[in-house]
Amino acid sequence: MKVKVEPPRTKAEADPGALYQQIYALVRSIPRGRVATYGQIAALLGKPRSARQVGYALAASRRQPDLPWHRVVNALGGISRRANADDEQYQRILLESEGVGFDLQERVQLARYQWQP
DNA sequence: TGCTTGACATAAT
DNA sequence: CATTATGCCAAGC
Repeated sequence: MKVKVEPPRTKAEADPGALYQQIYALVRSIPRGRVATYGQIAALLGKPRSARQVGYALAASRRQPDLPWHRVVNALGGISRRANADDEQYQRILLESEGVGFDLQERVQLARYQWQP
């Protein structure tokens, strides 16, 4: 059967090897039940000051099928504000369904769940 | 081409 | 704890 292939929407998606592609590869390697922070992803790519691009990359790439975007949270273990408030709740539900617990301040206990590559 | 806006992080105030 | 400033780099106008 033929799979529908969408044309690239952004330069980054069209350019393999670009920063975004590296981000996607890394995010895909986060195991179930664990989380990583935006800054951590950036740091692992050798760009400790580019955490912003990580978030931007995820927002710009909903067309990456097997991308566990929900396993990426901010430095405090919280879910970052989005345009869509529903997505924030959805992310939390996905994490909880993987066994990731939140504390009373709505934050993931990074000490327990943060991914250690 | 230049300016503004972001799923961020960190330091300073 | 909140507010501000700065670095980062891509997207969109």
